[in-house]
Parts: sequence; C-alpha cells; structure tokens
Amino acid sequence: MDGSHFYPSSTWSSDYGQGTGGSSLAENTAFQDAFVFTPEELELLAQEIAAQESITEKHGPPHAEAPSTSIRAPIDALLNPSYPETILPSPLTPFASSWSSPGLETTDLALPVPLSPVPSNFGSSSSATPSTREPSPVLPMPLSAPPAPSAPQLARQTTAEERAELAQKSLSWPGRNPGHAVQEPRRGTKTTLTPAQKASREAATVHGRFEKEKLIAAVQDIIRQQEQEIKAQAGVLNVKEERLKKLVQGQSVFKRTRQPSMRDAIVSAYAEKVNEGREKRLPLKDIEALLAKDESMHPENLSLEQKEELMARFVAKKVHKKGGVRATNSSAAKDHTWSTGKVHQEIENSGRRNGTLGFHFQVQGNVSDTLEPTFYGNAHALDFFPKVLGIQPAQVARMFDLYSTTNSKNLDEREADGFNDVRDACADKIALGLRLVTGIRTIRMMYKSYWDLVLKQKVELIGWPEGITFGNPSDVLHNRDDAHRLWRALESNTCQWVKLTDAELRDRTAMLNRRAANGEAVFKTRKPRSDKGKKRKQAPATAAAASKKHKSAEFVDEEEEDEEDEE
DNA sequence: TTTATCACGAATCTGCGGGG
DNA sequence: CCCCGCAGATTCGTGATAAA
Repeated sequence: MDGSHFYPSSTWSSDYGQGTGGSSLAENTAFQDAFVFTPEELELLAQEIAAQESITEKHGPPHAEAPSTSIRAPIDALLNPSYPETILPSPLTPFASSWSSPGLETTDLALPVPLSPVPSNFGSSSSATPSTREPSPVLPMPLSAPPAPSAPQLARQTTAEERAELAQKSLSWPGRNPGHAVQEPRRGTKTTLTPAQKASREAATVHGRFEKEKLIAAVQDIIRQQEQEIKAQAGVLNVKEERLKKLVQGQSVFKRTRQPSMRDAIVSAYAEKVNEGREKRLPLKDIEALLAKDESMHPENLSLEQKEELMARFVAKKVHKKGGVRATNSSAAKDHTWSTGKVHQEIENSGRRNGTLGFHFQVQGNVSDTLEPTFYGNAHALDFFPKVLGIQPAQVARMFDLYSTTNSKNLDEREADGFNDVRDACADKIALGLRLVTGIRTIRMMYKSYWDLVLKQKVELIGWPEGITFGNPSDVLHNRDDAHRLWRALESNTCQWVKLTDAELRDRTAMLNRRAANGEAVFKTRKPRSDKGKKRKQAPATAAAASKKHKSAEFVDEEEEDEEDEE
C-alpha cells in the first residue's frame, strides 16, 4: 500500500518535535505526533498556537513564563490539589506538558482518577480527549538546593585551565570525578554577529515562523487524511478500525549503533590534521575533497598498523564522546533533559508497539547538581503507585531524590560497588550469547570443557581481552579493572560468540588434536569411575524401575557434568 | 538492493544572567 | 520585567557504506 505519505513518519516527529524552537508547541509535541487529533483537538490546537504566538511576541519565549517556584511546589501541587493554581498553565494547553515542558498538565492534578489505557482510546476517536493522554510530569527548575558553587564562576571569560581548575575544586560532577576524562565543551566557535547577520537572523525567524505555520497546517491536513484513510481501509481490509490504527501509528525506532568504519576513522583523523592551526575549520565537503586528492590517506595505501592505529584513535574518541563527564552543570542539564526524553519516548513507543507498561524515574546524584528530577510512565503505568503501593509517583520521585542526594557517589565509588554486578553481568552476557548463537535455549556455558563445546556446537567465543585468563568470570576476574575490561569487550561486541565455518571448524579440530598430541589437556577427560573394571551388582529387574533407571541415568550424568564444569 | 547511520563544521536554537 | 549576548546544545547537509 503506497500511503506512507499519509502518516507521520519518524522524520516528521524529529523535525516537528525538536527542530525549530520558539513556540512551545514545537517543543511540546515531541511525543504527541503518534496521536490522531480529533476535530475538537485540532480546534484546540489552533487556539493554542494563536495563544502561544501572542505570548511569544509579547513576552519572549514561553520558557520565560515558567514559574520560578521551588521544585517542591509542583510536587506539593500534585499531592495537594488545593495548592494555589497560579503555577499552572492555562487549561487551554492540551499538549503543554510533554517531558520537556516546565509546566504541569491539568491531568497531573487528577492523578487519583484512573487513567484509561491508551489503546482503549484508539477506536473512539471523537471521545479521545486530551485529558486521557499520559501524565508526563516533569518537575520544573529551579531546584531548591543551592546552586553549584562552580557554575557562576565557570560562566565566561575564563581560560580552559582556569575552568579545569575550578571544576576540579568544585562539587560539580567533573570536580567529584578527578582523573576521569572530561569532555571539553566546544568553545570559541562563536563570533559576534554583525548588524547584517542579526537582521538576517531576524528575517529568518519571521520566515521560520511562517514556515512553521504552514508546516502545522500541513500536519493537520495529513492527520485528517490519515483518519479518513484508516476508516476507508478498515472497511476494505475487513479489520477493525482500532486495530488498523494501532498498526499504523505504532512507531518503530529500532536503531542499532553502527560499528566504527575505517572510512569514518580516516575522515575523523584527516579532519583533525587539516584543521590543525586553522582559525576557521573546514567544512566536511572540503575535508573530503582534500582527502580524495591525498592518496597517502586512502585505505589501500595504508599499512595494517596504520589502519589499526587510526581505528584505535577513532574508537577512543567515540568512547570519550559517549562516556566523558560533562564539563559544566549547564551542559549536564541539557544532556539529562535530552536523554530522559529519549527514554520516555522509548517507553511510549514500545508500549504502543508491544502493549507494555513502563515507568522511569531519574534524579540527580548530588545536591550540588541542578538536574531536574523526572518521572514518566506510559498509559496507566503510574497508577501502580497509588493503587498498589498507596503512594503518589511524585512522592516516590521526591523520596528517590532524597535518597540519591544523601547517598551521593562518584564514578569510582559506583564502580567499586558494582564489581560483583559487573562480574555477574559478564557471565550472564556470555551465557546469553551462547544461547543466541546456538539457538538452544537450555544450553549452558561450560568453561572447563570449552573446547568440547566449540567442536560440538561449531561456535567460538572471540575477542576475549588479553591479560585475563580465559575462564568463568567468577574465577578469573579478581579486580575492578579486569571486570570492566571484559564487560566493555562484551558490551561492544568486541568479545562475542560467532559461528564457525566448516573450514574454521577443521582448523580448530586440527589445532586441538595437535595440542592434545603434545600432552596438553585441551579436552576434558572424566575421571574413570572408581569401580572401573569391576563387575557390578544387578539392579532390581522390575519394568518400571528399569525404564526409569535407563532414562535417569543418562540425564543425571549430564547434569553432574554440567555442574562440575560450571564451578 | 535498499535503508539509514555517521563522519564533520556550520547554522541554528535555548537557557541563563547582566544591565537598563 | 524585558532585552541582549554568551555559551553551549542540537540539527543540517553530503557522501560512503554498514546493516537490514
């Protein structure tokens, strides 16, 4: 069916939800795009846009409207509906409280009222009111805790060294993690705008607003068409409208991280090389053009060692980007907001696709941090708290926040605590990998008879980190570094199970036979039984006993073998 | 064979805080 | 309270290619 243009694709959602800010509509609808709007909702939406535009023109961006109450205030509001309503946004804002909004949705106050699970709303299009959307309360800034002492000093006009020194002394996240790699924020790329540039930006803003209006109108149009299309196709296909909607609107966001490629490694290194000492860095296009001419950097002209070095540098860079400590509270806050938003989106989408319920709580790790505590649940997931545990989710968030800040730990402390967990996780991951690669659900990892397993199952565990003895993680991992090294290898799939080709299998067999011939104990040999060679007493000859005995004898033997191997 | 990730710098956007 | 500029974040655009 060629109707894909009728449906909001993921491209739509990213453009529409996160791209061009300015109006709160754009930033607040990031996770609403999967909804179908009823005519009533569309009307509300239009009013909302108008209201927001006028606010924006009058008072600047909507975030300026955010109440400057303490973080406790909205929680109190949740717990106590009689809390002054002044902190609440207009009830006309049906979509005004997605994860990124500083405001609270009206439905947040109505938490005790059971929320309908989302799927039940799909069919009844006209009654799917905004109030049945998920509560997604996000607790607004600023935090009541004192601001990090480092923040104001880090603000500007400081050199990189001064910043680093201040950060080290401060209670900020990098300051609490001395010795850990810190991502240096991009600085100095900003130049003062000329009047012409300013004017140009202003014009662009106006143009952008106009474009956005067009975009919104187009989206509304698409949504209307989608409604009609679903209705029509449901009849043709003889499926329930509700079912079709679910299929159409469930978004899939399966994205796998790509393995680092040689080409990207080369481009990355080359960019650094050609930009060295350059005041204004070259655009990628130019870098690629230069690279195309520079034959010394072409993969076919690079030695194996050079390639390995480039790749190692590139991988290290990526690791740093992924896990480097954020240098400032401000960048940490941005990262946090974005990351939690993504988690919420996953919970939401997965819930739609698979019918699951989920919730997510994330709070700052230290009173010096300034991150928003957030909690989120799809459909009626958050009802679990009041209905089963007898406690409001907001209260849980507050307790969690308190727990977290009074049990603050930096990365090293966390890792020290986590040694056992990491070790266990390694063993689990290896076992799971074996099950996946063999397709045998009940298979167990046998470290001591590993080579028997390799030959029998035609699989192999590759990429075991150098310097760590191969064996059961419980036995061979003795310190944090080794545990983390193995874990990183497993997590990055550097160390993983692979299937052996016939040639590889022959190769391994030959290799093992050679080693065995040299007297090496590669194959596990069982100790001969103590009564070997002796004539044994006959078992009772009843039919039942005989059949049972036969079966269990084999079974028990294998079990014993496994237990022995795993220890 | 098709899809979409990912390298980079530039462009663009947002929140914060100083100053009027 | 509002405006403005800074700092730092995200998104865009292009081509190659890993992954599906």
